[in-house]
Amino acid sequence: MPRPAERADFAALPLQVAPRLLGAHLVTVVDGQTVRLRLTEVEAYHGRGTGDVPDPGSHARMGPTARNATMWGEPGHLYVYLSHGIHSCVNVVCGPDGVAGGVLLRAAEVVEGTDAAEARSGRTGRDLARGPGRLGQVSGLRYPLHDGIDAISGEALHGAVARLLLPEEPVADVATGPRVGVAGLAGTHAYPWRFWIQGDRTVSAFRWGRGAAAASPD
DNA sequence: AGTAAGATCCAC
DNA sequence: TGGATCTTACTT
Repeated sequence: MPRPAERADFAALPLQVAPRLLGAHLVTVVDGQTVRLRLTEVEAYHGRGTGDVPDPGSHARMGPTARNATMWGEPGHLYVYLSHGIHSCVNVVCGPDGVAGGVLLRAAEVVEGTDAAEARSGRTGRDLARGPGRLGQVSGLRYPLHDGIDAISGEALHGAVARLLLPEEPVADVATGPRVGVAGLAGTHAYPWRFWIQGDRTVSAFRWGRGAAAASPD
């Protein structure tokens, strides 16, 4: 059974934390509805000055801005951003305070609160949280209301609470590959920063980002 | 001030 | 394959 996550669990850089989030649980309580997600697919994102390699695919690639401020803050908070004007996507902030980093939660299995998840999304089964937009919708977390919510303290933010729990044992069968929908070189095998549980049916479909296929040596 | 592109999803 | 929908960041 998973244990409550501690802030120190996210002090390392995203590339190191990402695979350890597989099999972890994200529990949210929004509008009185509890939904528990078992994470099956994630992606690491760094930022300017983070780690050995720059990350041209990150929202924090150009340094701190109003939008990506949460990514530079204390680890263990959730960076919630608006994708394509429609979808609220959820990241776990990683790395020391003052260093940008996050792990995008791309897919999950709903293990508690299926009724609430179905009511929020109108979908069922493995599709409930298959893809970051769907995962965000089912979690109930929304941009900009819940950006920066602390998943360690469990402190309420605008009526929402979020908590992370980590597995005692890391998931054994982890696959890696290019990140989904990321443009240019950052979306190629030069950045194999997507991690998923091999064979899990809730993992989202892969697609190249703009210009990524052309830039890929494969 | 205008515009292009975006860590997506769904319908055609 | 294109539209929805809107914010951000870069260009006039």
